[in-house]
Formats: sequence, C-alpha cells, structure tokens
Amino acid sequence: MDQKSAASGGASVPALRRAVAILDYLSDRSDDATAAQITRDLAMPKSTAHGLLQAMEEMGLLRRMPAGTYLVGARPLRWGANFLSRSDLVDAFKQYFATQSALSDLTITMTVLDGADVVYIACTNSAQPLGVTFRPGMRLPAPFTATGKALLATLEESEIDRILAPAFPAPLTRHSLRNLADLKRDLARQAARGFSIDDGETREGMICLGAPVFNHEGRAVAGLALSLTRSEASAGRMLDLGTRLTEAAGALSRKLGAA
Amino acid sequence: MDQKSAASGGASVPALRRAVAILDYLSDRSDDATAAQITRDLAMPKSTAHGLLQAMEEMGLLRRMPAGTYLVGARPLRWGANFLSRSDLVDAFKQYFATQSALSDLTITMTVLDGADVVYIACTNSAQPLGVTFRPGMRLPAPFTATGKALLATLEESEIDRILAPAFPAPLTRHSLRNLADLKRDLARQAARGFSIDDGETREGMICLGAPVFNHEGRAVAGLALSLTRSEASAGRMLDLGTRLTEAAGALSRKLGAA
DNA sequence: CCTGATAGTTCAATATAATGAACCAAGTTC
DNA sequence: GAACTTGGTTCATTATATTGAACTATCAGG
Repeated sequence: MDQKSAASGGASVPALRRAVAILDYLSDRSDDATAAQITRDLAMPKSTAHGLLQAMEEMGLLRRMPAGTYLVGARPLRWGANFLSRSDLVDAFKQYFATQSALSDLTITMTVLDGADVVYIACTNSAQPLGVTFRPGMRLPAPFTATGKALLATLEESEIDRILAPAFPAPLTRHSLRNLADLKRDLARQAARGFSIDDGETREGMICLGAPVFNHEGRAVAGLALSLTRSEASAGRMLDLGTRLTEAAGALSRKLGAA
Repeated sequence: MDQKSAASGGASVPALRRAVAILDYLSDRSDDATAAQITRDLAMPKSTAHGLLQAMEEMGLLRRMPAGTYLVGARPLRWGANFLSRSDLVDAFKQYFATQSALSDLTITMTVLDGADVVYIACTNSAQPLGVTFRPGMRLPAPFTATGKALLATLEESEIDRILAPAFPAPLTRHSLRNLADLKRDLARQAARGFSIDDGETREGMICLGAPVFNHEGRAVAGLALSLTRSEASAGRMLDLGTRLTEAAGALSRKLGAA
C-alpha cells in the first residue's frame, strides 16, 4: 500500500522492508503468486527478488508450491498468535458473546489501533452478507471505521494530530471522511451520542456502531463494533443496538479490570 | 532455537534473519523484553540491534511499550491469518467438532507440516490440564508428535530422509525417539495399527493419538490428534478413541473433497 | 554529591549484501 | 523446427548497510 521512506533517521534495512512488502503483497492476494509477478508488482531487481525469495522460503516465511508459486509460510503464525495472546481481549470477547443471545447472529468485531489503522483481532460474522467478511489480521484506516473512531476519541488531540496529520488516509467510499477537521467534528458528535457511527464510510450500504473497551489502567485498548446493512438499520434499532453495544463494551472493560 | 547457517547458496540477508530471530525470541517469552536483553540474548552488536529495533517498530513488526520494552507488533497477524485462510482446514475443523458431542471436552489439535516441525493451526483444549496448552502457531518437532508421525507416514521414504536426515531433532523427553531408524520402525507399527501414537514423547505423562487428513488430491495436508493424560488412557479407551479419531479424520478428508 | 555502571545513541570506516548484465532453460508461435 | 518470449539462475562490481568505538544519559550506591 505505502512505503514510507524512513523519513526519520536510523538504518534502512532494505532487505527487511522488501520481505515485509512481499508478505503484505501475498496477504492481499487471494491466490498465490509467481516469482516473476512479485518481482514486477513490487518493482524489485530480478536478482534481488531471487535471493530474497530463496532466503525467505528457507526461513519458513514463504512456502513454495510445486508449481513454483509462493504463498505466505507458517512461521509468522506464531508471531501473530503471540500478539493476540498478549492481552486477554480475545478471550474476554469470546466468553462474553458466547453468553449474549440477544446479540447472536450479529456481526461483531473487535480491533486494536496500530498507527493510523485498526487491526481486527476478533470477529463474529453474521449470516447476512455485508459486503465485507471480517477476519482477524485485517486492517482498515481508523478514521473510516466505527471502532477506529471510538478509539481515536479517547486520545488527546495532539496524539490524533501526530497519528493522522502527516497523511490522512485515502477515502474508501464517497461517504468516507476527507480530512482531519471532518474527523474531529465527527468525534465531537460521537462524544455527545455515546457511541461512534460509521455510515457507509468503510463500505457502501454498511453501518457500524462502535465503542471503546478500557483496561485496568483506564486506557482504551480495543474498539468494539457491530455492523449491519443500511436496510436493517432503523433509527429505533440503532438506538437499541447502540445501548447494547455500550453495555457490552462496559462489561468487557470490567472483565479487564476497569473501574 | 536453531540458526542453520545458510548451507545452501544464495544471499544471506542478515538483517532479515536477525529480525526473524527477534520475533521468534519475543514469541518464546511470556513477558516483554528490553532492548538490552535482546541485544545480549541474541548476541548482536549493540548498534545493529538499535537500528533494527527502530526500523522494526516503525514497520509495525514490534511494539515499544511506554517503559521502553518491546513486544511483537500487529503486522504479522495478517500474515498468519492469510496462512490459515489459505486452506479450508480450520473451518472444517471447527464445523466438525462443533457437532461431535462424543469428543467434546477433549483436547483435539490439528497441525500442518513445516519442514521438520508441525505447526498447530487449530486446537480445542480440554479442561483437564495436560502440561501443555496447545495454541495456534505453536511448533514442535514432527517425530515426537502424533500428528507429525501421522503426516510423515504418508510421505515417500526418500522425502522423510530429505527432511530429517540432515539433523534429527533433539529429544524433548526421555521417551522421544532418538533417530531416523527408530522413527521408521514406529511409522511401520502405526501403519499396522491405523493411527499414530505419541506416548510421552512430547511431554512426560501425555499420550496423543494421531491420524492424517487428506485433501481432494489425496495428499495429506494436516494431522489430527487428540491428547490425554496417561492415567486417562486405558487400553480400551485408547482403542475407542483411536477409532473415533480416524473417523473424524475421514470425515474431515471428505469435507475437503477426498474420495 | 560524587562515582561507577548500565542503557541508549551517534558516526565514520569497511566488510557485505544488492544489483545489472550476461547466461541458461522452457515453453510458444509461426 | 527455428526464433522468440518469458521465467529463472549466476556472478563480479559497487553502493550501502553493519558495526566497533566513542559519547551521552540515566540511575544506584557509597
């Protein structure tokens, strides 16, 4: 997607950057890629790609199929697992929503903030198709998502500026907020309302309600959201769901030791 | 754990190797690590570690806590998720065992082969403690696990030699098989029996039964196992569970399109 | 308050990895 | 079947990242 050119100081470590780019590239595709495609699409010298792919395969970062195409390997799995196990968030999520029949068969997601993106760490996908199927590991720009807004709203304004001022993300739909000023207005409305709303900003026709989950230190550590189609979203239903959502977020926060 | 010194040709890409080592190191620990610890334990030059950690944090591979310690970052999550979503294995596993009350509250695991290791991709952990809690992303040497043996048994002998002849893994317990010849004898017994057994080879006091899952091409793509404590494992129970396990493996194989 | 030790940062020299060009293999088209 | 295209491999050169050493900051103890 981007390749911010190490504006700050420090070493460049180009091999590592390239490797990360390859893994991201493969994770974006739904099929496997040949060495030539990778070389072309990522615009690297042929021999560089060659050596790198070989090394990455040897390390288990990549898997070479019999046909000679490449797939993401098994090694990163444990890193991702470690990231998830570092918090009780996912466990708390699963436990809580296993017992909430009123919210069953809804699309509910939990994310954490990573730079200007939210990363999905737990999801229950409803049977009703939304145009998006949420999966752990997915990322979306925080300003266009309900969870992202819920999380951003808990930050100091200076912090928001630090994260988003350098580059506001490109819009995903024609409803996506366009700049920092719009976002701040939206966050203010959210404060008055009690939960955040993403109305078609991520995906045309999808509405999401979001609320933050706090840990024992009172820091917002995750965003909780539920998603539905525009046609399901009557004003009354949304108010009801918004209440249930903030309750759920409160319950999860208490589970994590928040006051 | 190991750092096979690129015996084959190709570029070394030391920065990448170092980064992978750091991520592995952090994934092995249950707490976060300071820059100095990483530098020391991984025996890198101070300034190298400094630059690398900085770059890795910037890329989202690492997360720097307020205290200055490092944790695995969010970026690898999507790679792991992509690896899992590349097959229907995990979905098939969850669907199948959601409907099997006879096997409920058992510790059941599914792995794939990655070099000489098995990598756990799906797990249900029983309430009874086994001394190990299986988690996706975990890896263990294939010759000491029931799933690993089940998978190795489906390979040509030449393939087994290619994988294990260079270096047979170090034993985990005093029951762990010691060499390739022992392993091959064990695989022969398994063929006669219909499922594989790990009797305390992974963990003292834990017994696992394993069977392979085949895909539509007839290739063994995953190993399925159930684990119990030695005291739970009467001969009769094991035979019963072994039968159920092979049934489950067959059902999963059919779900994946195997004949 | 001073001293010593430990952690973190900077920078220039050099060992090292990235790369362009040439080479080989395999498959396609006319 | 010959010429062409495309994908994959090798290797010497050079640009560049790694690293040792010097430096600063922070902290604990006497």
